[in-house]
Amino acid sequence: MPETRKPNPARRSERSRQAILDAARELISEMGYAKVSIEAIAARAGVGKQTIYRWWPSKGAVVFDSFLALSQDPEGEGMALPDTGDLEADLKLVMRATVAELADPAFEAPIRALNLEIINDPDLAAQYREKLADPVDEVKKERLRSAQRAGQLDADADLDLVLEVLYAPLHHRWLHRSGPLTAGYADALVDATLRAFRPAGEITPGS
Amino acid sequence: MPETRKPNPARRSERSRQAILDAARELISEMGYAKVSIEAIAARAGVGKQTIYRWWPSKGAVVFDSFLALSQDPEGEGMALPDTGDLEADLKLVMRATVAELADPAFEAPIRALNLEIINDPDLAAQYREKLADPVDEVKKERLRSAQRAGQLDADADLDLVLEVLYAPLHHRWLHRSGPLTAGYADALVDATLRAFRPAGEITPGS
Amino acid sequence: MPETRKPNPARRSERSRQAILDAARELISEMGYAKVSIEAIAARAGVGKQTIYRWWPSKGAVVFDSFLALSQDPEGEGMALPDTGDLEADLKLVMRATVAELADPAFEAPIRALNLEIINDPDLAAQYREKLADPVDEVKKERLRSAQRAGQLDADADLDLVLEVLYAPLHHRWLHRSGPLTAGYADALVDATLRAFRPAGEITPGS
Amino acid sequence: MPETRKPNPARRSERSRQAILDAARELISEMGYAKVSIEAIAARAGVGKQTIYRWWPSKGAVVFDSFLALSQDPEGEGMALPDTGDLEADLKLVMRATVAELADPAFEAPIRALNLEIINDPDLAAQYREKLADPVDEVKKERLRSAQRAGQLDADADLDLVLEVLYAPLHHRWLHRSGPLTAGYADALVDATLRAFRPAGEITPGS
DNA sequence: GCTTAACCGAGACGGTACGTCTTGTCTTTCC
DNA sequence: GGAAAGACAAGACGTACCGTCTCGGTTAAGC
Repeated sequence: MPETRKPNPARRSERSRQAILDAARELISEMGYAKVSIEAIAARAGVGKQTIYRWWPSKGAVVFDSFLALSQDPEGEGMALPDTGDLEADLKLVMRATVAELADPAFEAPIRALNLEIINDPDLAAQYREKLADPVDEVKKERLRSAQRAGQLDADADLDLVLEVLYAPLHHRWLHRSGPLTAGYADALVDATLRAFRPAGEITPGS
Repeated sequence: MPETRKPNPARRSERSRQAILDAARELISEMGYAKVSIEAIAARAGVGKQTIYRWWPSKGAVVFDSFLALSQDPEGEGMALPDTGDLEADLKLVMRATVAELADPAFEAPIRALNLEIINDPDLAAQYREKLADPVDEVKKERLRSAQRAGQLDADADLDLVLEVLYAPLHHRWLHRSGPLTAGYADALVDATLRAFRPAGEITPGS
Repeated sequence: MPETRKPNPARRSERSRQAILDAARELISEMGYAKVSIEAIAARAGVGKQTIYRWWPSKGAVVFDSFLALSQDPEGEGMALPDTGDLEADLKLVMRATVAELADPAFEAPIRALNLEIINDPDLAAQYREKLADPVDEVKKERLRSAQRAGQLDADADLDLVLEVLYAPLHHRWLHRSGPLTAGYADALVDATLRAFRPAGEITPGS
Repeated sequence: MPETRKPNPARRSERSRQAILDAARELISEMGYAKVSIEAIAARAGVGKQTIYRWWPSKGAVVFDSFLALSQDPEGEGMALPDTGDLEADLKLVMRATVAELADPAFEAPIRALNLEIINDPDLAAQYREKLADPVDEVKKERLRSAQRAGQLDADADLDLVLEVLYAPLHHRWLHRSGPLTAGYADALVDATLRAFRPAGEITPGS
């Protein structure tokens, strides 16, 4: 058995781990993902390079973990979408917030970096879905199920598909910079999605 | 004025240009975008590095051009989507073909490489839209306008939005590997899009 | 007083000490002094690195001790040069043996390693003279004193000088690989030395 | 054919070569051979590391070349030992100068460094003999031949052996720090050597 | 016989240097 | 004057060791 020597996680220095993740996040904000080197992360964190190589397989993995750590800083639970009973209003609120977040230049570099990693590395993509995307999607689906029970959404709709129709155009337009991200665009996506997954039997009110 | 010396395009060696673009495409297929270096491209093309630096500002630009060259190999015109009069059937045909293309492992590496470049570099993104995306989208929109005239699509629909709702979910799912790409998925996207942009006044047939 | 904590020699593990010295000797034979690391010695000896650092100040000291241990394996006494009454014959015997030893490739790496250490580190050089060179030289000088009493060597000769004239050329030629080490060469050195330190008043027999 | 790519010597930058050799010499004087790293040499010389690795196989080779360059700075010819007709006086003069040189602490570190390299690396040893030792020895042998013609040295003596008997003890004592290096010691070595290689037939004058 | 200090193996740590690879510039030589 | 060839300064890569520093486990003194 080849069995590459594995480090003993029990001995891992929590102080170093935190310093590395912090340094990674700082450097990405400061100079952009592509220009960040592992050497720079180690230097900024006051850590030997080997300590990074010991615990992470690649720069991407470090960067990914640094995002993960951010998202899980709070207790991680209790997140929920607003549920006023008016699905359209609630979704527009959330989509407009998402649009605003993506338009914030402070988020620009890190989120693009995260997307680059995910596109490149199937392992990180899987981890991303499991640790970040799926939990968030579950919260959104919960709101959609509530809407299904309230008769505001087709009870047979595939909720994964609903979320994709709702979010993918926004994400794609942001990623490719192929159009403006405005509140009106957010609203239009919500409208289109609700038309597509309106409960069966309703009279079409026109687009 | 410092005025960085600019090369005279008239003197450009067509032989070298082709060799470089070919080498770039080959190497990306063989070893993936991230592992391709300008040195390797130059060596494979039998070209001095300076010849690459003289005509392209970055590796991304070379790679991008190598794709551009591919897409424009044919006369570049006359491309048109099928128009049998049945929008749903025509779209499903096209979407199923797109799904099949994305699932082809031979396309995997190069298309991901292209997407990486576009995400990273706003200039390339603009060039991409202008040279590759917009012409293709125009062809698609032409089919949609035909459908609008035939009363199969809401005459007031924003065709850019229609295309996004139709394609972005597919593209996103492929990019993030967040779900299977099947013919059924292609059909579901067409169905959802047609429901969302159905002409006003129609009776909902159910999802 | 800061007083760096000193280890208690009474607690020293004899098993570890032996394993370390053995590992050091083995590794030097296998890969040459320069390529042997303390980590490798520790790993081969099945010992923690700290156990080496606790008892030796440097790699050189370990290596030196490993040689020392070798030379002192026997009871360490009773060594004596042959004394047949014929100084020339006795010296030629010993010198030819020395030549043979130096020509043995198995001795090559370790003895060079030892010389490197001695040249580099005055402390080790002093220890070397005290523990290894001086006792051996004393044995040789005893034979020379016997020759002086027998009138075969100048009674006033500086025996340290005699030994240097006898051995240094051989050692130098080996160290610098500046010439062949043969039995004839050994004889020539003995002849030259005896001519240089022949008792006063003798008739020169020619070289 | 494996054929490791070889750099083209015609393109070699003389400026870089000199800067590297100078930096190497300076650093060895300042911090001792063992503590000098290739990185430090490159940094001091204002040169990329690759430029060193391109032209020298090892640190030892750089250091060796830096000595070589020193010794060949002058026209390299015309060196000759004094020849007053009195061999003993001439040799004592030269040997006392050698003793003084070895005792000079400024020479200590670099010459020890050079010896370490030679002992370790047969290739460098061969180069050392060819480029440095042999030419110097030839000058010395020329003086000895003059003495042979003058009847002050055995005409049949092996001059290589004479030089070894004369110099090796001194070199060995310095290298191993096994005794004081004094003018008296220099004289004693000359005396012993002359006794050993006195022309045949002479009456022994006593030691 | 119980406690306790020290040694032990193991190996993570902050570092330094290694030797290799690539970048983008510069220079030389050929066509 | 464009192009091949490739040396150059710069600096990141991932690896190997350095010498120090915990960790538990295990002896062996000293009570």
